[in-house]
Amino acid sequence: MFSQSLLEDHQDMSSQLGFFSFPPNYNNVGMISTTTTATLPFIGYNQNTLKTLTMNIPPSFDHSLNIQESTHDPRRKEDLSPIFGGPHLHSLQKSTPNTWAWGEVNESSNIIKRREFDHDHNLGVSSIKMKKIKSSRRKVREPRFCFKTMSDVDVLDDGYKWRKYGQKVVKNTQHPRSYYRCTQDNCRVKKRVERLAEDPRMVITTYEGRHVHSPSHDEEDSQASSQLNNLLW
DNA sequence: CGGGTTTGACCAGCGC
DNA sequence: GCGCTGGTCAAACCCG
Repeated sequence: MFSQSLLEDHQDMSSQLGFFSFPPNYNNVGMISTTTTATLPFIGYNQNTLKTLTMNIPPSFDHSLNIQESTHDPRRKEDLSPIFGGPHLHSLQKSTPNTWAWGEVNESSNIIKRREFDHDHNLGVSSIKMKKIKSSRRKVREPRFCFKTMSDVDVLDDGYKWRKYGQKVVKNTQHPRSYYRCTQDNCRVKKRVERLAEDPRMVITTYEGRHVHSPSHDEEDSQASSQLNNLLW
């Protein structure tokens, strides 16, 4: 679903990024629960590479997922508007009114690369700028996974235990962004939670990093979940 | 008292 | 160089 030029331009990149969306009948709270599991197809950068991301999803989830074309880099602050309020969101919402997500798998943890998307909406990221990766507090950028969920509660139960370490009001938004860290020792996974400015009913959750442990509760599901979560995180 | 949250300060990157 | 911004820190605070 990536544009051909994107694939050709970035054959050398080991990292991968794609969208996968959730059907209209799947909506909301506890999206990543431990009730059952489903496997989400994931389009990789290399044309012949088909990644599989695995998440735990409620039974009501319709597994017939639509892969959406990726057209932006959510890590760029400049792209936030296109993601959350621009024409792409509109198109996504038409087909998937409740939830969408983007995922990333970075198989080379020591290589920090960003990507340039090829599309018609002037949302591309300069490949030169992509090389200007900051090496401030976080030397290695961890894999990220982001999704949007319609929910009244900000923090969805994903089976892990989180400690809030910060909150920030982001520019041009009415709702603060919250920062969480996994409470498990030696686990450096973080997540950000914020509400969509254009639609406060929507919660944007961004996970960063890979858990080095199983979810902290739901023992009966932990065996299956841990195996699957290992694939994702 | 221990663990989690709040919140102002601080820091580094980026754009101008 | 400076100001803006996002991300993080850490002391104070809260709560069971």
